[in-house]
Amino acid sequence: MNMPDPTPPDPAKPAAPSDAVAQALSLAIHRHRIAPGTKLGEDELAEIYGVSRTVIRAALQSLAHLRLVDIRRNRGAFVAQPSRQEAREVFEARELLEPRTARSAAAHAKPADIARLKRHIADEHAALAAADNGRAVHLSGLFHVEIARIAGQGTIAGFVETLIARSSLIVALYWHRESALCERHAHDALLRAIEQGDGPRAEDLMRSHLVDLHSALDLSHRSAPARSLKEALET
Amino acid sequence: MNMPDPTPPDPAKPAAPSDAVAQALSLAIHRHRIAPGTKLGEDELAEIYGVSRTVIRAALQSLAHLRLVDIRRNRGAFVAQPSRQEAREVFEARELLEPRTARSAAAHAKPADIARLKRHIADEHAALAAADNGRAVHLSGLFHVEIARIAGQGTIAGFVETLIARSSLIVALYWHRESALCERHAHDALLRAIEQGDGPRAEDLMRSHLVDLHSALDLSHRSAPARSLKEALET
DNA sequence: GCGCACAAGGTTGTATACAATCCTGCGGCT
DNA sequence: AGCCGCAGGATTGTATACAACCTTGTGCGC
Repeated sequence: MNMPDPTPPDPAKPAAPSDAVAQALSLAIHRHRIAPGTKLGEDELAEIYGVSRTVIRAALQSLAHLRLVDIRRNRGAFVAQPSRQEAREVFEARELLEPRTARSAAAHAKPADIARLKRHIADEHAALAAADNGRAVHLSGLFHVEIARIAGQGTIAGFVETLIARSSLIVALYWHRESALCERHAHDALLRAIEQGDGPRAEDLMRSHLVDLHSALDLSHRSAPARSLKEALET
Repeated sequence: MNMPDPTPPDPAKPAAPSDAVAQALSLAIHRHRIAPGTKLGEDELAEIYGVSRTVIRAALQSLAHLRLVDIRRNRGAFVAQPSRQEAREVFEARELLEPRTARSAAAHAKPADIARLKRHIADEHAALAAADNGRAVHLSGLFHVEIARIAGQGTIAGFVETLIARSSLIVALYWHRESALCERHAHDALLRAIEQGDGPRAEDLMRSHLVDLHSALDLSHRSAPARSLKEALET
């Protein structure tokens, strides 16, 4: 007699349309297909995705909670533009949380987890080779989220997820350095440490990786955002 | 010539109805006026607050993002019932974040902040004296949020806020020990350390305070939830 | 020419109506 | 008796209609 699983698999449950829209928008933002500051009109989105404004509003509210979009009452929703102060805060928070999750991930990682991380890194390399910068940034973020997930701390993983979502915007606004090579080696090294179960090393690598990223941001001037929307979303 | 404040006071801006509803519900949950597991029917709430279901749905979605309520597709919204595993995670996360914020708060606290904290503690004592346990738990949580705010790390403060919201549910479900006196002294001592700008001491006090709280939880059996709703909300 | 008041258009906020799904209770079958 | 299947009612999900607000452009007055 075993207790029933409180959350059974439910494999064939149709996902909510609002979640689908939110994920589509989220992806577009993460891949830098929509610039920070872009207005997300409700009618426009409703037309694009073929659903009613009700669904669009739910999706936008969801993204607003992740701080990916900024909803101003009676004004509309805009892709968020984190300030320099917010950018600092986000990276400080990451530097506080992620080294810990990396250590924990090294302790808990199962072979399947390692395999997934390896696939991620392969995808990253492919995106870099194709010079698809938006996709590379997106995958790089997913790598961090995956590590937090493996750490078995769902709560903290959720926080990391929102931090990385915002990091994507921050990179879009303030990234300066050209080479993303540092990332590549950093992620490789992290994976090795986790694979070997070397927690302290994973923690150190994560910390220095984040410091690298943080220092690669240019907080003195802001790049130009804003462009059309429908164009950015189709295909 | 001074830069305009990016977020001006806006004193006379009418708050969104959905936010008002969300806050009212949040308060009721925090004060343990609605038990975990209670169903929150949309029509019922719409009637109670005199708004349409549209507004209620927005409020519920907002609370769902804070993990205060659990929305199951086509089933409805229920006050969340964190599992023991989630309870552990929440307190582990708090033990990671809050000591840091306490130290930072000690470094940044201004006289006005100290005064606000003192008022909070006075309110707490009053609630305890009136044997209003729900209110005492709520105020105790606000004290922690206030400290995170003072630390000047809005991002982390936001995380702490959600963690404390969930802590309130966890306390409702798993609290065992009778005396809340520990809290009282702990908060007093924390305030003194912050007032004196003694960061390391504030950090230590916060850590041990959280460990105390964590160890006061009973993770072996769950208390009985569920009761009516309208009754719990009126007055 | 510059600035302000006001109207028109457009977008968001809210309410309501309809559709889809789930839960409950009853009836029949094994 | 116990279990399965099936309506009926109720609740949630989605779409649409209306109201409130903001934005923009025009024209008058200074």
